[in-house]
Amino acid sequence: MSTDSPPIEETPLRADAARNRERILEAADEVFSERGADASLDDIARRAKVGIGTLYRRFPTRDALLAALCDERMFALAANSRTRDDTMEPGASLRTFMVELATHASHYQGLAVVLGAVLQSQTAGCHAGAAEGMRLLDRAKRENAVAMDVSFDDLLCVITATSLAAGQGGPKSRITHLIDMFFNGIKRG
Amino acid sequence: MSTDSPPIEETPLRADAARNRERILEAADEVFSERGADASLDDIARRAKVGIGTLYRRFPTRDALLAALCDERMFALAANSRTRDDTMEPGASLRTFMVELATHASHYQGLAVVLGAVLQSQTAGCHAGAAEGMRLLDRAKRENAVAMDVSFDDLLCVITATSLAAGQGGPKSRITHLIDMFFNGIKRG
DNA sequence: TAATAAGTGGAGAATTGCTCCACTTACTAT
DNA sequence: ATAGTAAGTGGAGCAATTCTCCACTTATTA
Repeated sequence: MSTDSPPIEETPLRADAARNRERILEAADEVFSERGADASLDDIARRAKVGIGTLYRRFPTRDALLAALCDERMFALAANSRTRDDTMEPGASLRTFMVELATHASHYQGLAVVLGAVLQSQTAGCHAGAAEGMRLLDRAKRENAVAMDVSFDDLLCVITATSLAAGQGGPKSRITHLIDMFFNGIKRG
Repeated sequence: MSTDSPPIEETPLRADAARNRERILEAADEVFSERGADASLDDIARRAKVGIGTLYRRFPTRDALLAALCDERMFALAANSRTRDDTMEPGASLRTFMVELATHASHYQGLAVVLGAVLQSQTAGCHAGAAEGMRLLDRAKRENAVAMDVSFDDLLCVITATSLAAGQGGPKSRITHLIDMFFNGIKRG
């Protein structure tokens, strides 16, 4: 719930600080990829050749760092979805979005657990991603493609579960399988 | 996958050791309830008035301690299910079991994340619980109450997500809502 | 009532998170 | 150019935590 303060003003970084910020993000991507989303922040600072204090100054929490890393990708995700949506059934469109988001959320081991927190951080990309998800859900409900009592949180919950399962070593097809089950239900007869 | 070595032989504990084991379990239940499943093990040892070495000797890992705590409850869960199952449709029976398991898994904050690991530990109760779940799923498939391509891991995944969502402060009704969605599917039209 | 196997506790090493502040450096106004 | 200053930096250091190791203690048994 609750996302209506879109653009957060930021005083522009000094040139050296911007450079360091980029270095930290690169190092963080490497280290998180190798060791998972709960890797040591000291490792990241060391690999970026930056003091640990600098890392904390720029990213006060681990979630802030993860959110910054997700930002670009989430932007792309939302953009893809918007173009795709023109030529797709609302249900299928929502389903595709969920698969993509779940795939993203299993990019680092352990990212899924904090996905909710990351999505609520007010970076532009995360904001765009969440907004797009809500838009798709609304449209699907309006056109009677999904049940009315489904909330965005419910979707997020399923996405988290899916990423969690995929992250624990299962094959990639597991993601679509789980999300399909969620769309179609497992009950028969 | 993989559970066919049921009864693990244990050489009986010395009287004082058994007493300490019980003290540790009581303290662990208190501390985990207050501070979540990732609380400090030192705190637990201190509350149990036992050295930290004693705790580690009895429970080599955090998961082992959690598994021991889950043991009794899982036993009860499996027993309840078995008696209930006589008078219930297979689909409804499975659904009820999942709601109960998810409720249990949100008993401590953060327990859900390690539920899979805990269930695979070979304590008698966890073994009984997992076995019962598999039995229910098999029967439901055999009587054509749920789809054939649903695995026990899939159920566990949904249960984990559900507990995760419930544990993060949502109301208890969330559990049944999520599991119902999973049974019925969200697609309409 | 020895003998001994089982059990105990806690010091301490290793790791990590995070803060604080004395120093350094890029920007800008003149 | 350059002086003034706000922004930025790095890493020492404290606190919390996990986990091991082993000299000591105690229940059990023959």
